[in-house]
Amino acid sequence: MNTYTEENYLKAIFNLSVGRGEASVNELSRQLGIKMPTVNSMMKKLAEKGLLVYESYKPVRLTARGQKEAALIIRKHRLTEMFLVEKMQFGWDEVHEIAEQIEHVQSAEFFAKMDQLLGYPKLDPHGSPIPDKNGKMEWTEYHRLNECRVGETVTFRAVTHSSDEFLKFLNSRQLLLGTEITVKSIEQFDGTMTIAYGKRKAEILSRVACELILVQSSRRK
Amino acid sequence: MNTYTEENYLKAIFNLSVGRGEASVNELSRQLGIKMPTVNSMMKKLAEKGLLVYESYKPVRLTARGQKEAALIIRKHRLTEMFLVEKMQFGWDEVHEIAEQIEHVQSAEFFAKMDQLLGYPKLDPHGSPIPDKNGKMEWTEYHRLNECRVGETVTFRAVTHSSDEFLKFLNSRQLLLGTEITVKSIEQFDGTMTIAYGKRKAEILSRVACELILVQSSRRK
DNA sequence: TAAATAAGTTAGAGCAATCTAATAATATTA
DNA sequence: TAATATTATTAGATTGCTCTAACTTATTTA
Repeated sequence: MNTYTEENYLKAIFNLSVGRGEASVNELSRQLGIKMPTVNSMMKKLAEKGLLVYESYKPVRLTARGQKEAALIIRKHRLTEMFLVEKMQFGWDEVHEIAEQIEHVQSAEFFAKMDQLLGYPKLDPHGSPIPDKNGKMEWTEYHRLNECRVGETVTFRAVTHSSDEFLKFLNSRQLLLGTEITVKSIEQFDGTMTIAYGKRKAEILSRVACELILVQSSRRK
Repeated sequence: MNTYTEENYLKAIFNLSVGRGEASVNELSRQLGIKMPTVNSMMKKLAEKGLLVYESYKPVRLTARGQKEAALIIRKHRLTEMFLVEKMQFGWDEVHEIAEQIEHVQSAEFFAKMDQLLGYPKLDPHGSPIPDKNGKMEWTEYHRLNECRVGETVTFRAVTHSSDEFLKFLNSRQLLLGTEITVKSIEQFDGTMTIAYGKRKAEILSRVACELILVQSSRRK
């Protein structure tokens, strides 16, 4: 079994590796708020345990086993977030911190029960896929709102990073998962977008915000 | 704030102190599965933090502050057990281990929500009182089944220790909280009792089992 | 491409929580 | 009460995770 600390490293590597398959010591250091030398020695330790591949001066990559163990922690995290929102009436902007702690609970039954009570959900409250018991997850390929063209209509499907402030920002604009968004105009200069959705006909979103919003073309189901 | 480890010590001291107000290093050592010298130095540390009173070669006593902090951990433990049984369909014999982990979650909102969803319960699934937000708890004074006389009829209200095996034993005899029990006979020699309840007219319980069962005279509500 | 900057590594130390071995104090029993 | 057993303490070592300071390698920029 891995320690609480090791689990946090695995999770961070997993999250940073999305789409690239690797993560650097520096990124991990910033993500975890832990100094580089500490991260460095932990990388050696995890490599020793066969959870990742480490070579000096190169980014690390999870092994198949590391990948799976990380995914199982993510599974526990996302199931917990879903449970908190669906069964305990928390908002999607309130669940991250709590799930961060509960994800380390060692009890297969506990998470199996959550899964069952939730009806075996495929997505968490932020639209991220929940890995299955084998650590496999189905990735629907969304694109970022900032990549859309003027006139396009898309559906809001997920957020890439679920920081408190960003989610509260979305709440304040009534931008929820499932909302249909039409791109009205794009500022060439800085990428600021004007969008329409629901009753709102001209909301302005910064490029930074648009990059965090994942959408799907509206024709598909 | 206290560490995870410190919380476990506080809880153990609290539990061992019931009815006596103190706990010895030796008892703590056995209860926690930690060697005496380790316990000893932790006692000094907790005394330093003002959570308990420590004098060489004497049992320790929680201070008012230590008392309160311990009670708040117990509160989280018992609320969790109640939640697992009432809202997640676990049996009363399956919840201890899980609660042992969740009790360390740092989130007032999480436990406040549990409390609310449960309707502010006063007792946990084993009949133990749940301390309030100030660490206060109402103790109803029950007595042990082994202290009852022949012919007495009492109501099963709580168990003193909630080990897995004991609870499974009670399940197997359909002895649940709230059951009315009549004492049919007592073996003078070893305290073995013959009792009647529900459809069972002559169940035999060892003295050891009877000592773990807390009951209340049946006239009172 | 040489210099400057950023990223990664090594060495050594500190703290929390644990242990074992040895010693001291208290409690029990003969 | 003296001997024995139990409980408690001290001393010193170990492990996991963290740090700072100093150094090395890689990358970027002038």
